[in-house]
Amino acid sequence: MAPKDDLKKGSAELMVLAVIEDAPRHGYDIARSIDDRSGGVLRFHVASLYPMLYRLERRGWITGRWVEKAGQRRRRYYRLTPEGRRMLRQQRNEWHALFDALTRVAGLEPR
Amino acid sequence: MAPKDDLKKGSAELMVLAVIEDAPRHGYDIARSIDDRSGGVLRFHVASLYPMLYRLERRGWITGRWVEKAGQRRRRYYRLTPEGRRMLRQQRNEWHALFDALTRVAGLEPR
DNA sequence: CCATGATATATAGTCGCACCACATATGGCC
DNA sequence: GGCCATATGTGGTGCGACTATATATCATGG
Repeated sequence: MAPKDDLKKGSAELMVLAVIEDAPRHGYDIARSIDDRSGGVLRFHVASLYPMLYRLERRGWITGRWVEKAGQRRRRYYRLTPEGRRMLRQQRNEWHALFDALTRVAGLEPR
Repeated sequence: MAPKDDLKKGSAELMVLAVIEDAPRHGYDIARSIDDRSGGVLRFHVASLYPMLYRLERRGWITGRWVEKAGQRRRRYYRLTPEGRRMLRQQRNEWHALFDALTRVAGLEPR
C-alpha cells in the first residue's frame, strides 16, 4: 500500500545474522532468502548487502570464505562467529525491547 | 545491559505522533512522556526532539502554537493535523509489518 | 552462437535519522 | 545566590540504507 519500504535501522543486520544462523550462505542467497521469507514486505536491496557483509566481517561477527566450484562462478560463503552468535541473541532481545516499548508508548497492538 | 540504546530509524517519529494523538503537548512534555511510558528502555534525547518536531511540522503532520502563561516560560504546543493522523495510522501498520516480517525472517518470537 | 536474463559480487555517491556537544533562558527550592 | 528541573534551540558527526552503476559468469532459447 504505502510505497514506503524503508528498512528500519539495524533490521537488515538482524536478518542477515539470522539467516546464516544454521548454515553458511553466500551473499546473493542471503538476499534471496530474506526476500522470500518476508513475503516481499521487506525489499532488501542487493546494493546494501555487500557493504553490510564487509561491515559485519570487519566487526568479527561473521567470516567469509571463497568457494570455487566447476560450473559456477566463485561465491563467498559467510558463517557466524561465536561473537556473531552472541550479537544475534542480543539483537533479538533489543528488537523485543523495542517492540514492547513501542506497544506501550505508541499503542502498537501486540498481536 | 548492552550499551546499545540506539533508536531504530523512524521509531522516535512514531512515538511522538502517538503521544500527541489525544491531546496537544509541548516538546519537553513529549520527551518526558516517552521516557516514562517506555520505562526508560527508550531514552529519547532532547537534542533529537526539536529538529524532529520542525521536520514533522514542515511535512504538515503536526502544527505548533506558542502558549504564554504567567508563571512559566513560553511553550510550544503541538497537535496532529488530519494528514498527521493518516500518517500515524500508516506508520503503525508499517511497524506491524516490520515486526511480522522480522518474526518470520529472523525468528523473533511473537510473544 | 549470440542475446537475454538470472546469478553473483563490487564501488561511488547521496540522503536522512539519531547522536553528542553546546547554547540560552526561566522558575522553584534550599 | 547557587543548583536543579524546565524549556527551546543550533551545529556537527556517524552511520545505515538508498540509488545508480559496473563487472562477470552461467543457463536458456531462438
